[in-house]
Amino acid sequence: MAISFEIKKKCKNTAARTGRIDTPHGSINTPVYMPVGTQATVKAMTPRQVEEAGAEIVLGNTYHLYLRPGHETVKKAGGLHKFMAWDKPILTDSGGFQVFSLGAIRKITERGAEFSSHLDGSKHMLTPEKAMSIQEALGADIIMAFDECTEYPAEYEQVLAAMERTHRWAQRCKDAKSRDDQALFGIVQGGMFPELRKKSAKEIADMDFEGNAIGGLSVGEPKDIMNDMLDITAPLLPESKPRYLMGVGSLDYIIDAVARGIDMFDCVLQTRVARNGTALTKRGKLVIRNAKYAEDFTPIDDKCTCYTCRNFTRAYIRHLIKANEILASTLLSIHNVQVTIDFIKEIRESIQNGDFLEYKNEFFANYNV
RNA sequence: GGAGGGAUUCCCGAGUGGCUAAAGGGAGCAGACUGUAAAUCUGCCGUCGACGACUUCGGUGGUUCGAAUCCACCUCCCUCCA
Repeated sequence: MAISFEIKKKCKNTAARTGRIDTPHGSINTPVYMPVGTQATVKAMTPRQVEEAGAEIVLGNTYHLYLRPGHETVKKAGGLHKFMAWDKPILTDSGGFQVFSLGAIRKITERGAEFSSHLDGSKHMLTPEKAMSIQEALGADIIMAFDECTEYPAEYEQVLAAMERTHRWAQRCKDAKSRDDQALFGIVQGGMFPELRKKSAKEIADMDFEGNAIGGLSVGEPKDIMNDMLDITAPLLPESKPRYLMGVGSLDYIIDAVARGIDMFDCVLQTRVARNGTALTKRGKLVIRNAKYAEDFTPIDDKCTCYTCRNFTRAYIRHLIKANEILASTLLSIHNVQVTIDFIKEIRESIQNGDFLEYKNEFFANYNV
């Protein structure tokens, strides 16, 4: 086994739990938020800043790194950790999400997905086997099965077909995997259909991956539906292995999912909205770009201990945004990543202390969507 | 003193008789963003009691059914010649 997962404390009132994942590059405390560094960089942040924000693990992406600079180049560099100067754990996504997000320029067959590169239009075939070999070349601690993420809304037949293909591809990923110092996670699909979600969760669980992910959620469906899907899916995934909700999310989504037994999260929201002038806080979002902050000489959040909040005001950050200065992206990214990590740390502490439910209720009492 | 050219909505800048409240860009304002084709995208951007009305294109007067667009004079700016 490439990783080990230990549950430390379980909530009495919900399915929430705390734990620790040990990987070849160190330990991760769960629940965990993983900043996304698609192209071997968490956009606008240095690895030092990512680390100082409290990140214990970051993501990379198979599709993007395969196209540029090329996984062989990363391998020659000594692997992704060394290449990007991040010696803590890394998880790479398989390219399954690009099957979804690049829907218009890709074609799916049983063999795999054929993409027209978004960079130069050239054609590339990503198969489960290829996704495994790329991820083995990149050398992340946790790698993901190549899945087919379906859009919302979608017809039952279409979701069923994608789900079944995802299961077949999951097995092929397992069969193709050759390195034993990387943990492979399977991915549950099934759209918003309870029966398909159940079926998918059971089948993926039965394949005995080292961890299990739930994909295909937070793709535009109402939050209630997503939570319903989690209620159905999470309990069917083995308790003894990490559960990873892919692509989520905002603070309110995270805490709801933790209550349903999710241990791992990743999301681009933090760094993306940062680059678009928005700060996340435990009380809701602040569009620092807005005129009302022009002469607001207070920190984004006076309780936040991040580098940005310790040193800069809303007015200054707004000025940087308006002046199109790159530091705006950096300062807001630092804050958004840390606020999410600090939040999830508080969640861990509340679970540990046995008052998670109270913490959750208090959070929602103060949170403005 | 003479000869040309020009003044357009916050800025730059199209527009030379009706399809023009006036292209486009910038600035400004707001919204979106959830396994990153994103430092992106979308909307608003003369005024108002606003699916309609009213006032605008240096100023004044005129031609015309109708003018930012044509004419006269005036004001200011630029270039060239003395």
